[in-house]
Amino acid sequence: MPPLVVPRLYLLTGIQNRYLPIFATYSRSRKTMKKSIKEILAAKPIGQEVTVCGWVRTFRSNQFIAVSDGSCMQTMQVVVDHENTDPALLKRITTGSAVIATGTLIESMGKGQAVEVKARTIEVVGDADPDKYLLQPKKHSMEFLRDIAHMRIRTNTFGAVMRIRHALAYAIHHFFHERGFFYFHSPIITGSDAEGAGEMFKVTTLSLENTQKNKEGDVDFKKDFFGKATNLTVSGQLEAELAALALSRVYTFGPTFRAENSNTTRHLAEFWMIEPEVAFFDLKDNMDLAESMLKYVIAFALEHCADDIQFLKERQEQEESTKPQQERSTMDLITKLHFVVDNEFQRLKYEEAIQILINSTPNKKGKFQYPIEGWGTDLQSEHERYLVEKHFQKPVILTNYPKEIKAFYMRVDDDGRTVSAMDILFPSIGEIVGGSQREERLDVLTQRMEEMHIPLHEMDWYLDTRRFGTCPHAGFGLGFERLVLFVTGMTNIRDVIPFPRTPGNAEF
RNA sequence: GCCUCCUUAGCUCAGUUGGUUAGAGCGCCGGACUGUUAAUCCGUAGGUCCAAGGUUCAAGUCCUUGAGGGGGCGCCA
Repeated sequence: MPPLVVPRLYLLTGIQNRYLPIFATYSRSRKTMKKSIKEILAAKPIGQEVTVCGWVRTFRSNQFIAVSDGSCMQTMQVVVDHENTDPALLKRITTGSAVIATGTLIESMGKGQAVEVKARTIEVVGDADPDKYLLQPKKHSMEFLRDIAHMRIRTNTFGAVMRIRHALAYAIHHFFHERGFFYFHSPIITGSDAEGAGEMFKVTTLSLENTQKNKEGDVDFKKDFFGKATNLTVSGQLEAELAALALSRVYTFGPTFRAENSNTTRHLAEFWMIEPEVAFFDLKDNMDLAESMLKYVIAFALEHCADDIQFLKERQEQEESTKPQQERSTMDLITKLHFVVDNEFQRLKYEEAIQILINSTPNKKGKFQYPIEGWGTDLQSEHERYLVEKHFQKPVILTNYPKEIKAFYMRVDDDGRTVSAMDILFPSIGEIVGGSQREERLDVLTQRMEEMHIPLHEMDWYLDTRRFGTCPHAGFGLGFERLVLFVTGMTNIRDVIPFPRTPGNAEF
């Protein structure tokens, strides 16, 4: 029997039926796990005994404990019989302390919650000295919380952001898996310094104080751990291309490092990037994939993180209520997310964008810091913002940029002036996706590399894809934190990753 | 890297033209109350005014330098 027939046999003979129910049953089994607050609130076993494990948010009236376990936005109210409880124990129930409470789940007599736990036993397993514990049941500034990033995960805002972050990551895997993509693990340490995406972090075990030099006076990387100079990856794209030309549909999702001195609310030195790469895809296929993926994952978050998004919506409204009208968002968070899911992204060529910008009011009135000169100039963020936030008022996909301002691997268009690049621009975030159809023609590619001074000999392995069985293919890079930034409505990228790495900051 | 703003109590912030003993809200601590929802009410404590130097009879306030942080721009995802 030829091996290729075997999978079909599984389907036809019903062998799968012997296995699938086992997996289905096993995957549903939660018997060994303690119930989270989210699970208790979902099941609402009124009258039954439940155990709540979590951390005290507030302790009101010496009687009502708001317990959070991070499983969801809501806290569980645990009611203590303070008249029959040791005062020494009550004293230890402070903001931040860890408690295990067991008692009957009853319908709440108060207004703020549907159910509550009438505590039979309560144990403080971890005290939190109220004099030293920094988180108070009040609003803290984002700047202060950044300084205590190890503690800020316990706040409502960061809890919501982290849960949404998880949901988006899960949705991304789900989206690709459903469409037959394989999660491909590109290396984090790379020996290639020609990836063309900016400054890199060096990886070495050589002594920095006493480095051995070779005859030419350069550092002798032959003595280094890998026997050559190595860096942290700035992109998994080139490796993903190798995989796409074998597995057809792949994506990477991993940490990415840029040693650039970028000080903005949109840049991190360590961030997570998703890079799908697909064989036999052209630019239009690529745009369709990116647009449907963004819509899918945002819709997933809207459905599965409704409470968290609602909380962040209200938080944003409160935050903006002190600002002048002009600086406020035109749409609330939920409306904005629905708007992106429900509307087609505006697709237009670079050339068309330039025409719109040339004729725009701010350009005519000299309001742009960088006036539009004409075809060939790179767009600044003020121009992108104008197109997205003023002119079209929805996400924009810009395509076919002049080849001079884009990377070597992008496919040269038939006119010879532009490349099949695409950037997806979102309101307030700017560029969230950057991608292209790749140059699959060996001669055109090597010529472009020579023009842009890319060392060909170091890229031999990459060029082999074009030497053997080359084919049209395309892909893009999605900045994960920028996506989280958009979906949460946060304003600084440092607040959507647990421990941000930026110039001058690598705490925790 | 460039521009700009900021740094005062545990947190958020006032502090007038340079002028007596630097204030408030929240939190903490003590007390009262006890079906609360960032509980409420009363009271106490809490300060290297970022650091160093300078101007001045006098500096939280003005000047110089440095450190840390926010925002904008560039580079990008």
